[in-house]
Amino acid sequence: MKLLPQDWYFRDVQAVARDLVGRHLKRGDVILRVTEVEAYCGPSDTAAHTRMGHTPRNAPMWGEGGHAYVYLCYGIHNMLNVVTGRGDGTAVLIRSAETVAGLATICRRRSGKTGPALLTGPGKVGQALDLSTDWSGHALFRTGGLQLLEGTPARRLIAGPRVGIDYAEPDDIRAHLRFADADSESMTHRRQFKH
DNA sequence: CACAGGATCGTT
DNA sequence: ACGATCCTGTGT
Repeated sequence: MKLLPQDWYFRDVQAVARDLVGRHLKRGDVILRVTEVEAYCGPSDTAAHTRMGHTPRNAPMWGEGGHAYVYLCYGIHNMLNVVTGRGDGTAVLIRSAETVAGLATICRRRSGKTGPALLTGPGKVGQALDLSTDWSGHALFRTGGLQLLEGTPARRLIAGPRVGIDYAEPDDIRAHLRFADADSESMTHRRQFKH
């Protein structure tokens, strides 16, 4: 399976977000197919971490596309984002996935859990890939560690509002910047999506 | 240095 | 509905 080249990420965050659904994340024997994502559109997006400008944590979001941005949420969950563009503070959050390979490893990392909700949620994806904030800034377009591969893009997408951003401005809360594979079962808050 | 709050999850 | 769990960003 082919790696996506770095210039694949050098596009508008929303275009990359839509194109990211169906792609594969590979680390060791584990391969996940991305089924749900959210676009965070830079400093003017009051839901984005870059809304406050440059900080040590969000530094990877201000760098070149193709790198991971991993941060700790609620002191527990390691959230994986894919940085897009070329230094414009944009990134795509990986929210849900399907198992392609490495089910036994994933199951072990997820405390023995399995079933349809195995990878529905950004914290679960981070756990399945055994990520920590040490991975923030990692290049996804090179062999080794964590990689983003061509995978099998979605035939149809559905879109809806982003989750867990009540602190943002109303227009940003309402914006349809969450995208999922319409033909997948693996997603969060299914009823908030529209066709 | 202290504080408030968070792009969540699993259980109650 | 709630607690876990800790780092981040802000203010003093």
